[in-house]
Amino acid sequence: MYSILDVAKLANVSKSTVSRVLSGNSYGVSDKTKAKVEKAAKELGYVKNSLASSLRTNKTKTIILIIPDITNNFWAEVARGAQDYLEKKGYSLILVNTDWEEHKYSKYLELALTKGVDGILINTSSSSINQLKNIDLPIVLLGNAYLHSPYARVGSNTLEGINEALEYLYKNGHKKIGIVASHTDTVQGHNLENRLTIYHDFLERHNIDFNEDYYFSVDYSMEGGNELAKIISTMENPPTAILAGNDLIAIGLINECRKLNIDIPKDLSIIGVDDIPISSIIYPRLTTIAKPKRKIGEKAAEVIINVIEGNETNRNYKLPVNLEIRDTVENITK
Amino acid sequence: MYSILDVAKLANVSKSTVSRVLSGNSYGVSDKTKAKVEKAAKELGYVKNSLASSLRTNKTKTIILIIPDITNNFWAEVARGAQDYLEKKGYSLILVNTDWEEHKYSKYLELALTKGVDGILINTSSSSINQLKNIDLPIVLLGNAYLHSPYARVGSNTLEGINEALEYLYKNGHKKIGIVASHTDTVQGHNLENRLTIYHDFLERHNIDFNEDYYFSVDYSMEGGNELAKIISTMENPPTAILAGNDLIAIGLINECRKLNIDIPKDLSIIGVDDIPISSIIYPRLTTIAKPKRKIGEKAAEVIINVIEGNETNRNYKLPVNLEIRDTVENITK
DNA sequence: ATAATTTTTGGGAACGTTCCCAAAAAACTA
DNA sequence: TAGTTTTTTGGGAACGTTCCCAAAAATTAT
Repeated sequence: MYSILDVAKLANVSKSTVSRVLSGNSYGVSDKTKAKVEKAAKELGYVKNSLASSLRTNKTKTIILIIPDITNNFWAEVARGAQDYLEKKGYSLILVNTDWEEHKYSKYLELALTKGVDGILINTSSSSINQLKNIDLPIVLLGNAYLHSPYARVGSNTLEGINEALEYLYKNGHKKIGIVASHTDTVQGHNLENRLTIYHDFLERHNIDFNEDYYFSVDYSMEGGNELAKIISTMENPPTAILAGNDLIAIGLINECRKLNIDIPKDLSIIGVDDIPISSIIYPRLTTIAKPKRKIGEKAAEVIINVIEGNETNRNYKLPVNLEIRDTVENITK
Repeated sequence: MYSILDVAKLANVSKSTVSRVLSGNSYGVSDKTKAKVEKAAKELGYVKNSLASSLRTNKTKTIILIIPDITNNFWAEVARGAQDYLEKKGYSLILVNTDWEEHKYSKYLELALTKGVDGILINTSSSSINQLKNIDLPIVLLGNAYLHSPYARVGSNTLEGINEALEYLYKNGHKKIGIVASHTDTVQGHNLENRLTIYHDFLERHNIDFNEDYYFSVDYSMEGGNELAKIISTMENPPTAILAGNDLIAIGLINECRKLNIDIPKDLSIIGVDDIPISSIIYPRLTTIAKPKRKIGEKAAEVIINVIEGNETNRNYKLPVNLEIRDTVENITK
C-alpha cells in the first residue's frame, strides 16, 4: 500500500500538495501540478487511508444503524433505504441488531463512540432513550415514538392511514367495523390509544354508535389473528370488517377464517397495517396500510447528513403511508 | 473526549502504561498500577479512539459484508448470523448492497481498502470474482459458486437436500415427479445441471424411466410458478409431485393451482427450495428444503476471523440443509 | 526594473494510539 | 551488602493524513 508520500515523490511535489489534490479540496493548486499528482496517484494505484484521514479530521464518514433486527423485513427495508442514500453521499453504514435488549443498546452506543461515527440512526427503546443524553453526536430517531425528545425523528403517519382505511371501509358500506389493539398500551412505540381516538372520531363523524364488542384486544401476532377469528365466529352480531392491528394479525385471521368457513372478503373484510411482503402473496391478497419503509430509511439518512453538515436543525418527519388496496375488502353497499 | 494522556495524568503514570492496561495486553504491569489506571479511566469516562489504534496496529476489527440485497430475507439472515458472531468477537460489520451490479462491486471493494477492513465477506458475481485477485485481504465467499477459487467458501449442501426431497416424495408413493430448472444454466451461482444429475441418479436408483415432459423450465419467480401450473393443468399425464426450483415458484404454483381447481396436495404435491418466511405462512404451508441461512452467516464470520487470525487455511464449507416437512406433500401409497 | 500583491508550494506539527528500547525499581543471589 | 537478574515503567518514534503558517514563485502595479 502506497502513501501520500510515495505519490508526492513520484509527482515531485510535497505531500501537502498531494493531500490538497487527493482530499478534493484542491483550491490553490495549479492545474498542471494537479494533473501531475493525479497521474502519479493513478500510476501507483494509490488508495487513501481513511483511518489516518479520520484521525486528523475527526470525521469518519460512517453512520451506525441501530435497529432491533435486520431479519425483520421492515428494518431491512429501512436499512436499505438508508444505505442507498448514504452511499450516494460517500458515507458507510455500520449495522447492528439490538433485539430490544438494553445491554446491547449500551454496547452499541459505546461502539459508536469508539468507532467515531459521524452520526447515529437508532430505533430506541423506552429506556435507551435516556442513554442518548450522554452522547454528543448527531442522532436521528427511527419510528413514531418519543415525539418530545430533543432529537430529529423520522416515522410514518400511521394514524392518517388508519383514518383513511376506516373511511375506505365506510365507503364500501361497512358500519360494523371491528378494531384491534394490543393488550399493552404501546407496541413498538405505537401509541394505540391514538388509534382508538381516531376510531372514535370516525364513528362520531358518521353517527355510528360505539359497540364495545367491536374493540378487540389480541396479541400482535398470527396467533392473535387466529384467536380473533375464533372470537368473531362465535359472535351473534359480528362486524362486517376488521381493521387489524398489523398484517400478522390479519394473516392469522385469514388463515383461521378459512378453517372456520368464514369467507374472506365476502363474510368479513379485513385491512392490515404494515404491508409485509407476505401480504401481497397470500390468498386473498391483503388490503393493508403500507408504511413507506424504504423512504423512512432514506429520509433518516438524509436528515442525519443534514444535521451533521449543519444544514438542518432537529425536526420531526412523518412520512405518508399508503392504503394498498388489494382483495380483502368487499363492497357491501348493494 | 479524553485521551490516554488524560488518563495517564490522572493515574500518575505514563501513557505507555495506560496503553498497556487499556489495550488489554497488560503483561508486565503490576496489579496496583493496573487498578490505578482502570480507576482513572473509569472516572474520566474514557473511551478509546479506535481510529488511532487502528492506524497504529493496522487492524480495524471491521468486516465488510458485500451482498446483493439486504431486503431479501436470505441475505438478511446471513447478515444477522454474521453480525451476531462478529459482535461476540469484538468485530463490527459494514453493510453494503450490490444489486448484482458490477460497478458497485468495484466501488465497495475499494471502500474495503480505504476503510482498512480486516476481511471481506462477499457474495460474488461471475465477473467480480476476478476483481478479488487484486485485493490482499482475507476473503470468504458466500454461496455455493466458484468452487475452484482460491478463497474460503461457505455455502449449503443444496444437492443433498434435493436428493432427500426426492427420496421423501418416493417414500410417499410418488413416481411421477416433475423437476424445475431455469432457462439459464445458473441462477445465483447454483448450477442447475447438478440438480438434474441428482434427479437422474434418483430415477435410475428406483428404476423409473426419465420422462422429459417432467422436466420444466420456467422463470425462478412466482410468475414462473403460475406458468408452471397452467402447463401442468393441460397435461394428459401430469406429475403427481413437483420439486420446484425455489419457494417462489412453489408459491406461484400453489396460488395458480387454486384458481385452476387443482387441489394441493391431494392432486399435486409440491416441495420448494429455500424456506422463505412466506412458506410457513401460506395455505397450505409449504414443504421445502430449508437452507441454513443464519448458520451460513455465522460460519462465514467464524471462518474469516480464523483466517484473519491465522488459525485456518482457506477451506470450503457446505452446511447441511433441512427438509422442512409441512403440508404440501400427500402420501399416495394407499 | 522594482515593489507590491496574489497564487502556489513546502515543512512541520498534530490527531491518539501502540511499539520499541532503555531506564528505573524491585526481587533475588551469593 | 553489593551484584545480578527480573519485573515494571517511561520516553520517543511511528502509523498516514490534514492543517497551519511561512516561503517561494508568479503575477500585477508603479
